[in-house]
Amino acid sequence: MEASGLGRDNITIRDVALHAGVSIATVSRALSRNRPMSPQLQKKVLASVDALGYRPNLVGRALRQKKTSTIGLIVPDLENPFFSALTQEVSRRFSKSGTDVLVISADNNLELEFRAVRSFLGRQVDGLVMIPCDEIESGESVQLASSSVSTLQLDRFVDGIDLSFVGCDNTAGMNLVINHINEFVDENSHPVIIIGGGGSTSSGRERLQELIFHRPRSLVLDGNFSFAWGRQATAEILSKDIRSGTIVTTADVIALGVMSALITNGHSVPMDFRVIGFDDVGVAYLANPTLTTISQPLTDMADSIFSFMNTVPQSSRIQARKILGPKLVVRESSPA
Amino acid sequence: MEASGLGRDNITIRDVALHAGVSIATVSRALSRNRPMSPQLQKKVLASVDALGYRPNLVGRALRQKKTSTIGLIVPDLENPFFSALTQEVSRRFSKSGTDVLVISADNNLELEFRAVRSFLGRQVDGLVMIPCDEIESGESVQLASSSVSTLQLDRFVDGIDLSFVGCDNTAGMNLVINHINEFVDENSHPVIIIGGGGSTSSGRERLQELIFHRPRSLVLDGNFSFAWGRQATAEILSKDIRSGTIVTTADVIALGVMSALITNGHSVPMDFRVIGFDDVGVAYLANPTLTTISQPLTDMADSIFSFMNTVPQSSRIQARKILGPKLVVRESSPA
DNA sequence: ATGAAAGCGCTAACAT
DNA sequence: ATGTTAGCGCTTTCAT
Repeated sequence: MEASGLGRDNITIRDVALHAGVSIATVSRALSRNRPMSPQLQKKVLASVDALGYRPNLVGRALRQKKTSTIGLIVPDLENPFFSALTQEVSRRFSKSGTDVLVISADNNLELEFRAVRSFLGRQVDGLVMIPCDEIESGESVQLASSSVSTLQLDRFVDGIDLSFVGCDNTAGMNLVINHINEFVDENSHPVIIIGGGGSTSSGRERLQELIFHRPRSLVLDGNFSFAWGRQATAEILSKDIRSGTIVTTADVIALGVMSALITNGHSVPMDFRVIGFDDVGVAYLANPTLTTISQPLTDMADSIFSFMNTVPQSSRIQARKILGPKLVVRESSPA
Repeated sequence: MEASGLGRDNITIRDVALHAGVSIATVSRALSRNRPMSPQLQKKVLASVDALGYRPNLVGRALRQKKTSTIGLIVPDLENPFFSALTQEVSRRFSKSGTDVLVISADNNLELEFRAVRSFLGRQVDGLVMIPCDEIESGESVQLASSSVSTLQLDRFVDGIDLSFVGCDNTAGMNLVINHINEFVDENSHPVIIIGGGGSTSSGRERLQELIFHRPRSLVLDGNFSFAWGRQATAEILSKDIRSGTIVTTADVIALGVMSALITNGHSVPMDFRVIGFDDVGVAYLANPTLTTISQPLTDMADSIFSFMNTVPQSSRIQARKILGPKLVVRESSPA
C-alpha cells in the first residue's frame, strides 16, 4: 500500500536526472527552455519531469540565483476597501510576469510595519512596495527597506525621503471636487464643511490642504480614515445645529460613515446635506444614496508600479514620481 | 564616500564570524539562543551582529531546515470584505508566532487558484490554508495541495475530499435567522423571500438548503456572492409586483445590494421589506439602515486554523472539522 | 564549549 | 551539446 502523499520526500532535480538518465545540469537546462540543447533530449527530460510530477524547489533556486521572483507589498490595513482593491490590482499585474506578490498588512501599526519590512528583507524579496502608515513615523521602515532592496512608495509617501513614488494627483482630484461644487452647489444654502482624515499620511494631508486652500473659512474636522470617524464628525456637526451643507471628505470610508450618521438622524442626502468622497471604492456605488467621489486610477497605478520595478536600476538613487490623474464620478449624494 | 546602501552585497553569517573572530557555527548557535554556549562568547557574537547590522538570509535557512516559517493562504476574492477581514485575522494570529502568512487572491478563477497552489508548493510553505473557489471544481487544486503539504480548508470545503476544515455552522446560523423571523415577523404581511448566492460553494449551499428546508414554499432566487446580484435579484422581485416581504440572503454583500436597490426604488426597509444578511462584515453596521445579520466568529476561526496547523501531524490522514457557532446580530433592517 | 565540514536543491561556470 | 563541479547562506552532525 502506497503511503499517503503527505510527508513523502519531495522529488528533486536529481530524481529526474536519474529517471531520464542524464545529468542534473541537463535537467536544469531543459527546464530553463532557453539554452542550447538537443530538442529530443529536452523532450525526454520533460517527459521524466511529467512522469515524476517534479516541481522545482523555488527555495533552492532562489538561493542560487539570488532572486526569489517575489516582491513584498506592505499595506496599512487590508480591511480598508481601497487598499484591498489596490492589493488585488497589483497582484494581478505582477502575476502576469510570474512574480508573486507577498502581502502583509501592518494593521495601522508602526511596529508591525517595521517587522514586515524586516521579514521581507530576510526573505530576500526582489522588491518592496510600501504604502506607509505614517508620513513621518514610517521613515525608519522605509529607510531600512530602501537601503537593502529596490523600494517603491505607493499612494502615500514619507516626508523628506528621496524615494520613488506612484500615486494619484490628490490636488487635482480635490480641484475636480471644487469645480463640481462651484458649478452645482448653492453655497448659501449648502456651505462647505470639510471632514479630513489620515492627517498623518501624505494623501490625507494633500487632499485636506487643497480643500482648505479653496475654502479657507469652512468648518474643518480632522480625524482618521475610518467609518467610525465619519460618524463621529457628523455628530459634532449636528451638535452645532448645522442642518444643511456640502460635506467634503478625504476618503470614501469617511463619507460612508457620514451618510450613515446623517440618515440615521433623519437628515436627507442630498437634499439637506450633500456628501462627497474620495477613492471610489466598490461600496461607493451601492451606498444609499450612491456616493459622488473621486475615482483613483488603480490599474494605472499597478501598471506604473510594475514598470518602475522593472526599470529603475537597483543601484541608482534616481528618484522618480508618477502622479496619475483621477476622475470625478458624480452620483446621487451630490448630483449635478 | 560610502556607496549607496542599495545593491551592496549583503552581510552574511561569514562576515559576522570574521568580525567576531569565531566560526560560523558559533554565530549560528549564538543566534539560535537555545543551545549550549558560553554567555560571554554569545554576547560578543551578538555585538558583532549588531555592529554589522546582520540579518539572516531566510532563504538559506529555509533550504537547510526544510522549513520556511511561512504558510500560504489562498482566498477567492480579496475585495469581498468578509475574506479581507478573515485574511487580516489569520495573519494576525500567525504573526504572533513568527510565521508569515503569504496571501494570494484567486480572483474567483479556478486556473489562478491552481497556479497559486503550485506557486506556494514551489516556495515550500509549511502549510496551506485554502478557501476554495468552488465546491466541486476546486477539487484538483485542493488535492494537489494536500498531497504535498499540510493543508486546511477554511470557510468552505470541497465536496468528497477527506481534509480538515474550519468554518462556521451555517445551518445553526440560518436557524437563528428562522427563529428571529418566527418571533418577530408577521409572515402574512411579510412572506419570506430567499436570495441565495455562491451556489457552487459549500457555505452558500448549506445556508440556502437550510432556508429552503424551513420555508419550502418561499420564492428562491440563486446567484453569486456579490452586490450586483443582490440588486439584480431585487429587480426581479419587484418586477413580480411583490411589494413587501422578508428578504433573507446568504451573504451581507448580497443583502447590501438588495437594500440599495429597494431604497433606490422607493421601498422602505424595514417597513416594506425586511432584509437579513450573513457574515457581519464591517459595512453591515453602517449601511442605511444597518443590517441584521449572522456574525461569524472570525477570531475563533483564525485561532482554530492556527492550532490545527500546529497540531495535526503532517503525515496523518486524520481529518478533523471545527465548526464554530455564529451569532445573530439584530439591527435596523429587521428589528425585534 | 567550539570548530570543521557536509549538504539542503538548484544554476552557472567551466570542462569536455 | 552534455557532464562535472563549485557554491548560494545557512544549520547541524560530528569531531575535538
